[in-house]
Amino acid sequence: MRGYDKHAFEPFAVTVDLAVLTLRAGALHVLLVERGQEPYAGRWALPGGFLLPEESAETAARRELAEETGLADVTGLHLEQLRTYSEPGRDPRMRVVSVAFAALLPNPPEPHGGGDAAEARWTPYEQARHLAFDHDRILADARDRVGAKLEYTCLATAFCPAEFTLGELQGVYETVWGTALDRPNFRRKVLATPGFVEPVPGAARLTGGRGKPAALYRAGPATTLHPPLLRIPREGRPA
Amino acid sequence: MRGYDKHAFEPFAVTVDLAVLTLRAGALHVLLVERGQEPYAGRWALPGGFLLPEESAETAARRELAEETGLADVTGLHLEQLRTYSEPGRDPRMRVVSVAFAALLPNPPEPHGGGDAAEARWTPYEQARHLAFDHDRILADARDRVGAKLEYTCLATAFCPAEFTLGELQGVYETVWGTALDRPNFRRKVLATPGFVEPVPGAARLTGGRGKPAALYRAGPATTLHPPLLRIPREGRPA
DNA sequence: ACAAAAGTGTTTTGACTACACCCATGT
DNA sequence: ACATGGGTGTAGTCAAAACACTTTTGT
Repeated sequence: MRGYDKHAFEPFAVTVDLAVLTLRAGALHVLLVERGQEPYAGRWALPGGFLLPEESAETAARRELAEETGLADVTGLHLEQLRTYSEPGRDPRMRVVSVAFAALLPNPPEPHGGGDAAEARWTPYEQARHLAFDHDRILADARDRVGAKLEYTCLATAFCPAEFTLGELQGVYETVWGTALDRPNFRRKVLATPGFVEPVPGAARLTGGRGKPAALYRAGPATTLHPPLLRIPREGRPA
Repeated sequence: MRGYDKHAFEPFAVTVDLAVLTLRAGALHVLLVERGQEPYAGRWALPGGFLLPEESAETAARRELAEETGLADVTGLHLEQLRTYSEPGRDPRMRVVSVAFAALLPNPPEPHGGGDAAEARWTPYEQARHLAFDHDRILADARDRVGAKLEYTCLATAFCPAEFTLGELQGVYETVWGTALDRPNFRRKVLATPGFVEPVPGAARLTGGRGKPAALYRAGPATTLHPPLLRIPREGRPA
């Protein structure tokens, strides 16, 4: 099978799709584009598009994000491969295999449509329904994955700007998980994990709202959390 | 980009590659095939091959496993998508995007070569080096993923036959992690996790070696472990 | 009798929970 | 003054680590 004429088979198209997540006003938002062409013209979809002959899926993902939404050279963009969707029939035109990514972004800039996308917009996660193709499923998988990875990795800092307060970091967990966390315990846990965050030598944040100014932290070199920061075990189902 | 002539671009080939892992004689083994054709003829590689026009990656993975190694209708085969490798140049002939899977198998049957594979063989993990293509990396990624998933999922039972003893289950952890676990604590932990294992009503296994006969258990309905069964945090590095 | 593997019990340690409390700032 | 968010202290609880011990088999 490996020694094989490159045109002997029906060609596959390979695409990337991106579930770009961010936090705005304390709610999880996802970046959607309005499709300008058939199929699904006028419907909302995840940004994405075809791989070019000389690029990897990761490269294509960054390029498509820039083309379709104007988010180029975004600092702090965390890209993570989710999985590949390959079921026949997931695109009505032809056989398309899509490598899906979850992307996390702090401080979301305003996107603008471009390329095939008539428009690009941050949408609250709960309102992102009835997307084109199988993008509802991809988005749900992305959210599950991100929620799970908060437990045992340092991924949460990818939602925060370069310098952040522990309150902001806690807000990431609370927003993504939809649960409240005890502040004293959270800060002890985070500070006790070597390499999770490290204090910024400069001064504390001054204003921004009421209350005592908070100390600023940067993301540390660690990537995994040992021991993990666990959500409350889900009640009522067999684990 | 989406409204697009299917022949406008250089076609991509899409393949699957499988890192099939099992335990034999207390050591982690991986299923390798000897390549019969160029490139890399005579070199060992992970089993895999091209997607057919009407099958998903999961379907193709099972088909290729049967074709190249004779492992068809294997009971208890656990297939799990790892990630997709898409770097240009990873196949010297043409552009190949490969969806990699990790597969776990209990009671490994003897494989036999077939299809493109001159031979198929179980190989100790440590000796599986210098594989064709980027299969060294895929194999390492599979091992990392499986090791990590033992911590917070019930995946370990996928290495065990339908009915197994807690000693065998503990051996899975010890072999994959390369650490010793305390038997009393391990059994308490497993039995305290609802749905991880459930006792088999029948009698205890009689012989098999010296020592007291062990009770038999089946895999339960649970898929995740809350709280997780943690490896000792790696010393000497910042988490 | 002894080795080997299964299974039970117990003490100690340490982490997480759930609070109460103080601090610094804006209005 | 007081509300708001940052930060510290502490007692109770519960799970896991460590290890001693009993049980049941094969040789």
